[in-house]
Amino acid sequence: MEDLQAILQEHSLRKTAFRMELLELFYDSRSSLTAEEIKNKVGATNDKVTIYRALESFEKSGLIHRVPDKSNLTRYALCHSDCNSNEHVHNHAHFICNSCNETFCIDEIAIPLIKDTKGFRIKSSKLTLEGDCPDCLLLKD
Amino acid sequence: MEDLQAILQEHSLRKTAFRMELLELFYDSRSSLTAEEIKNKVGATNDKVTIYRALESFEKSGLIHRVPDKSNLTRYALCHSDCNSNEHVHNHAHFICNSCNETFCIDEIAIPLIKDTKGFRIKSSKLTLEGDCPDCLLLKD
DNA sequence: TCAACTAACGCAACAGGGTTGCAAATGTAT
DNA sequence: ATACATTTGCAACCCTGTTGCGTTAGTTGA
Repeated sequence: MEDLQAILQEHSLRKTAFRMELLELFYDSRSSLTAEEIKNKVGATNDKVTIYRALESFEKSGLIHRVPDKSNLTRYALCHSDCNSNEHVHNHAHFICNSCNETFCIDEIAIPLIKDTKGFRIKSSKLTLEGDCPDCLLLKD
Repeated sequence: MEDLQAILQEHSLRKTAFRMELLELFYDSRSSLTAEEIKNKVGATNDKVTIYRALESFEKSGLIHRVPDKSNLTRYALCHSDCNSNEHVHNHAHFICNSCNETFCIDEIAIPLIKDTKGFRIKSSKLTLEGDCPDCLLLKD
């Protein structure tokens, strides 16, 4: 169990009931969340604007990061590394499941270093994998 | 100069004036195109629905493929490999320029093979690079 | 503990990319 | 030339996400 209050405070965010619940959702989720998934899980008591703005704050403060999504939704997952309001540092791959359409952070897979080529100056790289996630593989048997 | 008519015919697409123009646009473009960019270049004579449907047909027939876009637009580029209506085969990286926001196919960079891990079965991989493209680098000096 | 300040919330209205249904126009095969 | 299938264009719509603004509720400091 995480100390949600302390985490919010460390990131200069106010400890409102909704933001506590939102942060807990992220800690409970093994993959990542979209605004709509959040809206369903918090029980429609909160306006979607509130959700979008909370996600924006969380991202800016280094609590969560954007992950790729199969259908171009904005999708977020917890940051595990030491991200803060100055910079996000992520070097892991993301995995999109073709069955459940969820996106997972794969910390074990580092993004390979790619050298500049043909006049392109590379500043950052993203590696996105697709296939079947463990849970969906089990269901297929 | 490509034989646009022959290409359309090979892919079982009708040789309409608009589709000829659209295909030519792709051959003339060094990067990739969004529906809006296409609409501007064809001179607003064609409805956006026509553009979206043509792009869908082109993609299904293996003429063009989706490439990542900085702001989640749907963006397409020509297929250089032998894609057809059965399958698309792409193994190149994509480069997004942080200045002009265009996306380029980088055929010289192959996507590294990533092994399955932690129960995830990987079927395909995407490698997306960001930075400055050659043209924008020149402008910065 | 209370006042004052500022962040967060909720409503309404809007923006933009993309889609659907349907009738009219245009290619294509015979 | 005819008949059929694909493509086009219009209108209306859907969905994700955003903006403005007045209200509510944490937080800070005396």
